[in-house]
Amino acid sequence: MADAAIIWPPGATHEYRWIAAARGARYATPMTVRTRYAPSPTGVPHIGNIRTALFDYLLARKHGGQFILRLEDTDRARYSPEAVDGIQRSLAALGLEPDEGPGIGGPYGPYVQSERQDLYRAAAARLVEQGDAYECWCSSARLDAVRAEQQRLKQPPKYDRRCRDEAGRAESRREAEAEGRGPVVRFRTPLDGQVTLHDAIHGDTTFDVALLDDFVILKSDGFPTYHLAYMVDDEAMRITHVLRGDEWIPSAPRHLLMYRALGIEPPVIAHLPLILGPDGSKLSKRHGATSVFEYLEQGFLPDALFNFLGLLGWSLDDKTEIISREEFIAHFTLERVVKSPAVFNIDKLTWMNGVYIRDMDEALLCELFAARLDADLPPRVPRPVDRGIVRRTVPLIRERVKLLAEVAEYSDFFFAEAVHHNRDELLGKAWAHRAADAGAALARVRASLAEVAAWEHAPIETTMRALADEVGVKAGDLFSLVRVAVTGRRVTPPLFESMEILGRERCLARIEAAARAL
RNA sequence: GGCGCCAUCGUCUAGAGGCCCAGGACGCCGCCCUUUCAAGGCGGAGAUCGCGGGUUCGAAUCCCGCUGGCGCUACCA
Repeated sequence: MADAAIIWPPGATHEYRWIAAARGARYATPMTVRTRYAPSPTGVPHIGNIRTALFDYLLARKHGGQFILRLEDTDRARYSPEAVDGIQRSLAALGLEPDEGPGIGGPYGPYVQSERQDLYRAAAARLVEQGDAYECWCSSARLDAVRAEQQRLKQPPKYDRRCRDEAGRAESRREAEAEGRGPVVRFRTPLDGQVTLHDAIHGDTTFDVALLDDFVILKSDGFPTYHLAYMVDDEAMRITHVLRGDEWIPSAPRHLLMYRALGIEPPVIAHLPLILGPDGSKLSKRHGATSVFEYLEQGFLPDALFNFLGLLGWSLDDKTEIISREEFIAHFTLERVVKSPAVFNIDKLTWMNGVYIRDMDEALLCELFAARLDADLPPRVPRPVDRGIVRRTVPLIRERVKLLAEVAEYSDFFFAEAVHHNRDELLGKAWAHRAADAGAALARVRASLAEVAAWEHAPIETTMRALADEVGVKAGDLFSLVRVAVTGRRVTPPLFESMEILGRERCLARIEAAARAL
């Protein structure tokens, strides 16, 4: 009898084997781990989704299995073609290359749900035939009314099961056909019993089936809902581990019932902790930047993002923060995924990005900086930006920059012919009340610098220090005056190295211009 | 409202009965280095392990209750 109490799984041995596998324990039957990232192309990929993709990727790589991309485009109303591209580009940007997927191919394609409708219809038909699902002809207007009434009565909103039995369905169908409406297919949820979810991260949770309603598995447009589509595909694609956000836990009991009705052995299921915004609620657009692209544009490095995201809900041990891709793959286990949600801490990401910038291969960093400068420097600067200068300045500014977006402000003066001098900034605190002295000092600096034999930072520094003594000012005060004169800024890379790169001509010209600006 | 998940410094986390009157990291505050800013070094503040009961010689770690936060509650995923 279909509606009798159900204890799932009947004999739990098999699930435990899979959980053991998920936890990295030894298991008797060798199996290939196959994970999938299955976003719906409705918008820009979100940081939380990418973190799920990352864990999917890590788990598959860890076990030498496959990481699959599948597009869940069953919601034709929210479908966005650009989103498809965004999904693939965001994965590529972080180096999470799927082994199978749309545009990649693979033995279990197609990897787009809209191209697999036969499978879902067949599954739905089978369920109807078995008596585990039925056609529902109720209008959405009626459904809304039912829901509204239930809410008014402070009852949990559930489908009232009008079409569950023959009589109601026939009546409902007559109305629908008169209005030219088609049916949906609903799952015939047992009226009571319980199901237990064995979650690789959360452990066991038992749900009361009586609280569930008869949910839709096939929509009136013929497309399946997530509940049907994902498991049909996971089964067909031999997915072994399902990783998804914690927000899916409430629908897990439905899925357990469905697996059973379809005769599918459930995969390992792991619900990942949510990523929260600063206010503690689920991360969303209103928290600001949530797409990987926004972070990339700001100048966060893919490797830093990878590292940071990998540590959102997982840790290697009690002290390791900087972890390479290879180490992540070698050590990742679901067992070490935490249960509690994590606030996305951009300050820490920023710090980490600085670490990656400082540790990066210099030639690579040069290219990054150069590309950034090509994009960010004012149009007056000829393109492509002088690679020779970039190469010489990289060692100076990589120590100072945490975001690629900051590169231009640290190095624009290297590329400009002249710089703008603001009188107050030039004088600063040290010279504020003696502009004339500052002018005189600049003149003497210019004269001395003209005499420096070799235009290198060491002799330049020696000369300037000596001059500070002669003039009777603190070296630091003189340097900061010259710094602003030469660079137009108060905060810059080391002065003498910068001057060396700038060349004598431009330095002298700028010092002269600065003196005039006083 | 119902159901569920979660609960260690502001934040990310370590911790699977004694090694913890709780460790690391970001951030914050000092000091050092120093031509600015960074980086780096050193040090500091910061958690009565949400609260209350148990169990135990002993609990952040086990059990129960409570509270709080969050999530779900669609022909969206």
